[in-house]
Amino acid sequence: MTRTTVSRSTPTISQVASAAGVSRSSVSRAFSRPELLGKETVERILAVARDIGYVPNHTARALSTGRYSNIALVVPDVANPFFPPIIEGAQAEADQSDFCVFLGNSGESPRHEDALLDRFMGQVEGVVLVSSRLSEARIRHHAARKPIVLVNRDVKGLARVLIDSSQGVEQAVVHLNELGHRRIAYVAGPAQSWSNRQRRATVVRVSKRLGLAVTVIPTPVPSYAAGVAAAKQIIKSSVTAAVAFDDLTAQGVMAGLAEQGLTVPSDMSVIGCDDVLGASTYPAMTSVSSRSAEAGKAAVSLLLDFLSGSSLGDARLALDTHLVMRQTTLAPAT
Amino acid sequence: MTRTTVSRSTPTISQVASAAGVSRSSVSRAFSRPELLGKETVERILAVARDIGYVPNHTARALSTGRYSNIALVVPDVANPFFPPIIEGAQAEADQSDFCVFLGNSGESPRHEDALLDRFMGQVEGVVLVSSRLSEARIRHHAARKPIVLVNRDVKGLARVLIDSSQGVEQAVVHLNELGHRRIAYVAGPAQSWSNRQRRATVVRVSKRLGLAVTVIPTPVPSYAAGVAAAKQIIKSSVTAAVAFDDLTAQGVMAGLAEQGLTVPSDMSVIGCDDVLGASTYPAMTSVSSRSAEAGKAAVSLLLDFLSGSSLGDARLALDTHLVMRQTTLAPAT
DNA sequence: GTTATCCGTGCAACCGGTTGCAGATGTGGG
DNA sequence: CCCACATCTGCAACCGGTTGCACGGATAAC
Repeated sequence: MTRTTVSRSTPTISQVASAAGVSRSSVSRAFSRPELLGKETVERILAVARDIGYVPNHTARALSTGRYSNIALVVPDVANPFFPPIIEGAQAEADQSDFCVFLGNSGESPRHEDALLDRFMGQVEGVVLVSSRLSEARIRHHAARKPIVLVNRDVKGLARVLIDSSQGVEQAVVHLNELGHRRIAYVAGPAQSWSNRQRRATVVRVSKRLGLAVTVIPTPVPSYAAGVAAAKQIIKSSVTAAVAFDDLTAQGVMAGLAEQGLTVPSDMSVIGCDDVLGASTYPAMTSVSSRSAEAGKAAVSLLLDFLSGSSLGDARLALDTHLVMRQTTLAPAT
Repeated sequence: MTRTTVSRSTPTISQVASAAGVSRSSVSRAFSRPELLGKETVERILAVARDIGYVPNHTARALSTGRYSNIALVVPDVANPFFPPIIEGAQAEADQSDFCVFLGNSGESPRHEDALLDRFMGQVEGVVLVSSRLSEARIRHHAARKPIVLVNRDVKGLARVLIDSSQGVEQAVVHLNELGHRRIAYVAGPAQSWSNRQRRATVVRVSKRLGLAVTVIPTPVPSYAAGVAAAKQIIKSSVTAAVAFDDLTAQGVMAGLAEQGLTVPSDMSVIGCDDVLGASTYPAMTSVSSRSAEAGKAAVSLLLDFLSGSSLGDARLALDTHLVMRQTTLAPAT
């Protein structure tokens, strides 16, 4: 078990103590509560520590204080472009407070999500659960052990930040109406998804208000392929515009339409949601922006606030959205 | 500082011990080395533990053993679609060994990358550095404290896994040649990037061998916008096909060409690299697949092997790539 | 000059596990 | 029947910090 040591011996607090001629407590205080020590004592200790190359052992500190300075962030699928911005936002906020973040990738599996949480629980102060696939009961179970903030999941009594697409989707429908569209389609996402229910309801509600006819096209799971398949039904339903559950589906719709000889936006307008592909496609897609990075940031901020004792822990933060107009919408032909 | 406690008292090993009528050591062994204990003793302890809801404290264990079962994974930018697959692969491999992974997002900043590493070092057994923006000296500095595996960075003496695009890019050029293209362009990436140098060299080398004329179009930073800008030069250089440094740039090129009234693939063939957008665009893009997930997986695997004492730690693993043909290439018009 | 107060530091217990060593018990061989 | 040996379990020290408490000296108040 030699493990090819490189010189991997970290100096401990005791070594600093004896080198500086003080007790271990003083060294500890020099780092964590210097105001309790004499000014020059602190300086001397710090100097010695620097010489030796001492750096406080995070783990030991965590063990005795219970302050881990770690949080866990669990997402269903890192590779789904919806999540990276959330991760990025969360990271940035954690960095501000010198917190480290564990990332968990549940692979859309509740069982795996559970396992990850169990593994993390022992070394974090709190958890951010993004689009959790867990049952409400399991979420509550975990929330009983550590502070949890939910993103895109609405469980009463728990802290949560929700991306509220209703405004953005409303703008989308209004936009289509103003362009002159009278019959539109909504290409739905997963039936049990909170976001999907909200988006669908908004499309229907606003359309009704404006007197537009709406066709809902169901989709088992949101994906490029689902979008391609949906395109045929879109054509059949003789609408002139479509709003899709997410950008990936929208992109699939565009491909499917093209296969049938229709081009976007001249023959059909298409609007996506989440704005994750946005500027990286051609034609650049009009989409409802989700501000996901802010959601991640807000979630961590909420968690950290709670840990430092301020907030109450059952906050419900709704982030608004808006339509980003690009090049996939146009007035209907004729 | 009441912190609204929820009942957040984790049972300790001592509680299990007294509840089961054994010593703390036995409880410890029941979990970590059950073969040292009598069969029914283990069962009894485990049963009691389950009742009480005991779960070994990760941190305490790490402190006394030095085995943290944590690794750090640092990437330049989570939101860049090239990285999530790597993260995913790394995660999956770590999961297999019950390792937790800290994720660090350096934001392309070497200073930040340094800071993250310092913060992680105290609680991980090793580090995977993806496309590190650090100087070689800094990397070596960190490598002296903990085992490090590099991804997409070639530093002698350190373990590294490299995505070797030469084969895939060669296939791309050969493919274009077979379609009948005689003049092609390479839209370059960052000059200092190892990947870019390799890709560019391959395009030039293979073109020369096949007798194709090659125009290299420089780009400050790879992005959609850079691709759009490059499109004009592509047209000016009267080539019939272009290979781009990455998919994002390729997508920009396609948009730029469209702005000028050219459509892909009938007027111009375009090939991307990394295959991150691949199937989610229209037309579906022909691209050189990077197998990034495997790179992440391999890096963690290498690290874990090293930690368990087997490998030597200066491995150099090159992952090959291949062309994925989709719909953005065609024989040149006339 | 004596006593109350404050400041700076050290002692020792503690966080929750792990592990080398030794003692207790039981089994088989001579 | 006794001894050697294997098996199971407990004792106590240790991992590297933190922190309540007490103590000694200096300063201020009287």
